[in-house]
Amino acid sequence: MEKITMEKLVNLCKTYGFIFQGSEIYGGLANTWDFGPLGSELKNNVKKAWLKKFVQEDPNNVGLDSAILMNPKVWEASGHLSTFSDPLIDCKSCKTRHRADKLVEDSGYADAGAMSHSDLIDYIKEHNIVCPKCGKSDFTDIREFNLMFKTFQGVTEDSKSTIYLRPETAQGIFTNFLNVQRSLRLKLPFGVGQVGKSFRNEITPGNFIFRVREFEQMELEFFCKPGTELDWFKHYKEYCKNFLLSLGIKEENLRLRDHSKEELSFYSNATTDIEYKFPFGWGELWGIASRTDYDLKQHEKFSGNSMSYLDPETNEKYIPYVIEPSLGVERLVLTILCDAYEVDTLEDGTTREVLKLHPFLAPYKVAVLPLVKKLHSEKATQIYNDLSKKFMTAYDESGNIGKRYRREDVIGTPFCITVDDDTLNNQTVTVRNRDTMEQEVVKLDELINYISEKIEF
RNA sequence: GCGGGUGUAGUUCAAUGGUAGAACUCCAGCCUUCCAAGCUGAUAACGUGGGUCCGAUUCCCAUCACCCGCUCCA
Repeated sequence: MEKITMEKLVNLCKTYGFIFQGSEIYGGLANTWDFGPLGSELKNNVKKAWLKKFVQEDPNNVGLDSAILMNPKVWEASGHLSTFSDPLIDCKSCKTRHRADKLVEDSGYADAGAMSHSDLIDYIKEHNIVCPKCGKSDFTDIREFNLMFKTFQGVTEDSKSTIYLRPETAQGIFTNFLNVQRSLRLKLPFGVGQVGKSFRNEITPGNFIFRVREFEQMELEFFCKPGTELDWFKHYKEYCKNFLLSLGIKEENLRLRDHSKEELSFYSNATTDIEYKFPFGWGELWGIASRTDYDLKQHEKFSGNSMSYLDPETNEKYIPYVIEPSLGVERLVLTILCDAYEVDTLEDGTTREVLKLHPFLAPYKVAVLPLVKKLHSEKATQIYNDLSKKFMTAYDESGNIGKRYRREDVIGTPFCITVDDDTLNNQTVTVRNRDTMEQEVVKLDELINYISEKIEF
């Protein structure tokens, strides 16, 4: 077994049609990636798996698909307009970049986040704060770096108003809290999950699809009675981890990291990151945050609409607390690819590259391979036509059978069906298993059931 | 955005101030009855834009992209 490097993975993804660089023929556009035929299948399957576990099978939860463009007041309320931007400052002397609020905080002033830019500058000058790197105090002005993408809504120039591409899907859930609760007649506790695109103008994206500016999130906002939130927090920590394990992610590559008191956001009373050991080091995969009633309270304040819930059992009225497990689709895809990649050394000393993807996630569930093109293609095509009604099915008749097995291994196809003389005479096929490389004879009329069972999740 | 590095077929690498060679992959054909075999053939590249030069893939500049650090986050 051999560990994968990012370089190798990027290469594999390109070669086999998982992920291409965005706008490649024009020299690319930084940190944009296009999902190819196999990558888009994989990505869709990842989303399906999440929706299955977090919406379909979770009796408390329902789904949602809210708009990317929202009333700008949403971002005032959520705090993204003010705090989702970094006041950046450059050291003129050594050309390093710093966050002005961090410099002030590190000097011992507690609440730098609330200071205006001019206050920050004044504070830095008055207290003669120096550059942590070179020790000089010679800074540029603060430049605001808001992580939200701006655009304009409106037909004519003078009617244009600034709007933003959402930097998280969560706010669409919060703003619809009462709509969802009432229309589905939900009682607390309940959760609302959604999968959708978000946009962040990150200062430093990179590491392939680990951090990109356009990405998809799978977020659950779970609403519960104040006082019960830490139990639910614990529940979802376990639930999320088990989800990853059930997708086949190796436990030794996962760790849970609780945020320390200092690290916690001001609105959170508990946050845990599930981290994965990527080829470039441990990185955050899934943030699970207990957000108290901060978000709903903010929307109540800014919209003037009550966000409280009337508990039918106790007749209490309160704003629910929220547990938010938030996961990036691309990150999970990257995790899955890294974790699934293996180079096996076979008995004869040769090697094979194999993506040991969970069958539910694999782009192709099954490949149909006529053993000898001239003899078995016709029958194999029939079988392909039948199977492709049920599953994403591959067909390959070029080269020898061993080569075709290897080609399916490297793209993670869990089952290869070989069509031979026995298929013509006895209505059976040989099913070859990707992971064990073992073969099993299966009757043609049992084939669909056989595969269906094995790819369940 | 800053500092450092890199950019040649799909991939991995060569060579060259006179426009590029290979291996693997892929494709077509032959062969082949279960794990990358063999044979024949075909396609395929100097990131982009300027400059110097008789002539630039090669030298210079810019730009774009990628990689490694700083930083940030789902």
